[in-house]
Amino acid sequence: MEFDDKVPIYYQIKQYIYKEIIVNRLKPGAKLPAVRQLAVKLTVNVNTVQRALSELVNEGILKPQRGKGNFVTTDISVLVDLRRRVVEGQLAMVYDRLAELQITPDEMIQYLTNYIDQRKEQSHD
Amino acid sequence: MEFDDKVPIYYQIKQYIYKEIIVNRLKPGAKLPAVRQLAVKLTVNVNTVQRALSELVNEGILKPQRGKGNFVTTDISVLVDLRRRVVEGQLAMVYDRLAELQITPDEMIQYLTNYIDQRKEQSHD
DNA sequence: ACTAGTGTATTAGCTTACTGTTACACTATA
DNA sequence: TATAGTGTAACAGTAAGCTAATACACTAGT
Repeated sequence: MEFDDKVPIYYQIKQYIYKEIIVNRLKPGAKLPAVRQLAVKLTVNVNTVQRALSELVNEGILKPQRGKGNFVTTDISVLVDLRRRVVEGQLAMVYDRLAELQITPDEMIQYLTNYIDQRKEQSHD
Repeated sequence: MEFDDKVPIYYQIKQYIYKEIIVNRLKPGAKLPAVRQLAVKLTVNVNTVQRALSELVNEGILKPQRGKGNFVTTDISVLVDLRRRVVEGQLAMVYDRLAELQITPDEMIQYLTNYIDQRKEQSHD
């Protein structure tokens, strides 16, 4: 996994796990890989993984069991809320940044549509 | 100005100046505030401002003149390119992140449209 | 009981970003 | 020539993130 050195690794790991849960590769109640395994897989230190996980625990997304492992919560409402939170966060970010550039909502839709068309053409190679 | 502590301040200052140029509050050939003034205005150290500016100089966006000040380039093509680069960067970011969440291009447009409608309603208070 | 696998905590570096300070180089103006 | 305003550079100190290593606590299987 590649990290952006402009933002803390533990934070990017957090986002990564968000993603794995949202796309259901980590299902409710599922056991995460051991922290030491994760550290190897992500080529970071155990403490860095631990920091990310502890924040996820505080958010109620992970339920750790001493001696057993970390498990995704089975509280569906928490997970549904997570998805909404993350998606809306992304939308808010573009909206705000493009608005700062004095781009109107209508133009945003237009730009995104065009951009998607470009990507479609590029993938037709 | 408020900074996000997840990303370096000098980097955010860079983005800020990008924005000021793109929305034409800093016009081609215009003189920037003195580094010491900027430092006060942004409540950061002179060196931090300097680091941001030096990168902008390397990108050909600013033209410093010793003893006089920093000036926005008059090379319009550089500025046009800057705008394209920044806008497309934002579009690429949302696209990629939403795609990672297995959201289709059509859904992206739909979501963004809905989000914009929400914002309109909220501003009608 | 023992052992292996797990989460958790602590400590000691290292590096980078930021601050604070001082100094130097150049320009314009009085 | 003196002074104020500018960019630029260098230094020391602080804080945060990351690494490395060790130790402890708990669980499950042998």
